[in-house]
Amino acid sequence: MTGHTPTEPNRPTLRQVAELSEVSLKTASRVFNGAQYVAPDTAARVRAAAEQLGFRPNTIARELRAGARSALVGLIIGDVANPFYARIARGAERKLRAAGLRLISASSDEDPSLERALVSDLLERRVSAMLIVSSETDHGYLQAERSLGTPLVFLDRAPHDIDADAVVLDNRGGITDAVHHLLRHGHRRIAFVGDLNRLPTHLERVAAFEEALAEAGIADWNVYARDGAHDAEAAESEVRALLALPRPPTALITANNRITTGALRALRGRDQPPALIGFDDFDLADLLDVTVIAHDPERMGELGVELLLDRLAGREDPARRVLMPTRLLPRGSGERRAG
Amino acid sequence: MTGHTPTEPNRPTLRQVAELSEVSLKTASRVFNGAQYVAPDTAARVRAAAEQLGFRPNTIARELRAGARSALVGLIIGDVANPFYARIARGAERKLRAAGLRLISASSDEDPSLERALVSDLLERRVSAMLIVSSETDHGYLQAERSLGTPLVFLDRAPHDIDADAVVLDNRGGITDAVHHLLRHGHRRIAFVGDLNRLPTHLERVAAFEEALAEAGIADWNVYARDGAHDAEAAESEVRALLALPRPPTALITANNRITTGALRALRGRDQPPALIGFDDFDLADLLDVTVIAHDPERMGELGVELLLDRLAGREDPARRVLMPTRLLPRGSGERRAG
DNA sequence: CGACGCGATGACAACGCTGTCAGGCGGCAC
DNA sequence: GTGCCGCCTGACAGCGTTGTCATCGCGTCG
Repeated sequence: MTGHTPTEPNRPTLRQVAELSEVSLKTASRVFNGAQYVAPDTAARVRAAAEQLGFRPNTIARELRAGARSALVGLIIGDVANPFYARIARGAERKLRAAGLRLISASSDEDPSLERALVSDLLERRVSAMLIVSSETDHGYLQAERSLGTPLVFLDRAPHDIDADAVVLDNRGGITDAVHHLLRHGHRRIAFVGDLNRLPTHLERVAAFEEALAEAGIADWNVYARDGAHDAEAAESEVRALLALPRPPTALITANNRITTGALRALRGRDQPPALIGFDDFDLADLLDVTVIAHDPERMGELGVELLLDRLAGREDPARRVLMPTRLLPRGSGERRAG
Repeated sequence: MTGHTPTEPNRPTLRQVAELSEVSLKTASRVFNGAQYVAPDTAARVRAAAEQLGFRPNTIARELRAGARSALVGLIIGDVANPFYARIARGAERKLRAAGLRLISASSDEDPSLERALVSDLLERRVSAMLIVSSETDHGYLQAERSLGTPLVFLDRAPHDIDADAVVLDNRGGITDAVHHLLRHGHRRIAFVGDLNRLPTHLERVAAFEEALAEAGIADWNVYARDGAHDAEAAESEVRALLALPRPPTALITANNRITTGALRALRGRDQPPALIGFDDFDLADLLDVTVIAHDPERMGELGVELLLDRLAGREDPARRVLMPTRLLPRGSGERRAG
């Protein structure tokens, strides 16, 4: 259908530039590669021809010729429209550009099979390296790539069944801080509204939640623990359900920015709202007086790139795992005392 | 430095697969292209060899061979971390994937010279098409590309000095609605807090603001018109300054999501806040009762892709300009009456 | 039984570019 | 005059892949 012989005005090649300026292909090539040993007027003639034809060097051909991997680095995230991911991308992009590399990112919708397809696609494009926020639970299928030399860095969620670098948050620390904070304000019935339960971040957060409560002598921690709240809507109804219990929780911990949003909607207009601490800082949290467990997604992207650049530079360490700190930011919602 | 002869375990080529499975290069090639006329057991042998070696087809080589443009489509935005842009990217990505294309986006920081560099880079990578939210005022330099056949679609900001497709918002309509809304609520001293004044969107919005006020008999519209508020911080201090005037405005119109955020911070805690209408809807506007001029950035990305696909399919129309509607969403802040 | 068709395979060139190597030419030293 | 060096240029191959064309063996049909 579209496979016909191209009659469209095709983009000029270096060969055409060479012909027009009456030099060899190689000499024209030299002009665009800052090679020494080209006579000034030859160079000028070539440049003029290039200008006239609208020539642009073909990166595809250059990269193939060089045999090198492309200057592209892949990033797989759940969804660019989620500010958490967008900020990771931002940090990564900035740091990569400084190293002369380019980011190509793709959203997986947290769908493992789509994720795999995206990974394949990027690898076939010969990206120099991959950054990945994975929704997959088993990463064995990537081991082959690692041993073939493609640096692979996991962000936010630790890899499983594979030896690869990772940058992860101090999930335990963050949740433990939040629980202690709430306990100090007199809460005993604390709810946890979690994300998809297959995610390692979720598991870590729940585990820390349980431990911190158990340590405080609260054994039935799971009475108020929920998961599977994938988006704000689900979280909102989950929270409504919690608050409708005969003995509702007096405090909530929400496991990420979308869940926090849902919870805020559920709490809206209530005269005795429970305390609330959300994982992830977000844009207008200050105006809404929302206490959060904050961290720095841009920095996560940057650190991921640093790991990756080390590998590209030939570093052969065993896999490293960078732990990023979280910080409790009290803004009001987390300081409400138990009814 | 890194240019040494690769001693690393190199990724296997199709040739190596062919050798291992004792068939010709071409036959191996056929196996990975779903070609008919390959004996089942030959195909199986080739696949086994590929599996064993960890072979992946090389998209770079394929695209070069095909002579076609790459399956990549470029998108230039100001900043992925801004939800407005991130949502455009999301919409574009989804629509492109459905067409078998891939998005590669880059942030320009609204810097025209960086924008040019990014455009060059993407074109040299032979992207099939470009989507661009441009910070540049003159796009003549892209005319050559257009005539060489690269579809070029401008998003949000109309192109200048070039014949290219565009998807833009009904800026006039949105601002006019907002002004009328405020006038109906009794306001006469209405401020406008604008973006960088070189942006066409800004100019359109200011012009509509002026006209609507003039029509209502308010001639000194520019007493409360400000621009250059590039980020939330600048907007915040701009708004503080406005409110400190002897006869402060009783209503504000803020020109985009970041400016609205800044204004909200400036208004925080005031007992007689001015009315506020913000351009762009944003995530928690409902919880903050912020009246906005809403529109659909995902849709903008999608429409841009539709235009681009039409061009790729050979459509030769003169340039089209798609106008996207805006909608005033009353949530409280825009309904406060004049002091 | 010869001609023919079809399934299956392979040799070769080329996509656009650059690294390698091999000149040619002018000037300078001996 | 001869040799050499330094500047400038070009021929050629090959990066990994696939389209084109050719070939070969086997079954079928008249």
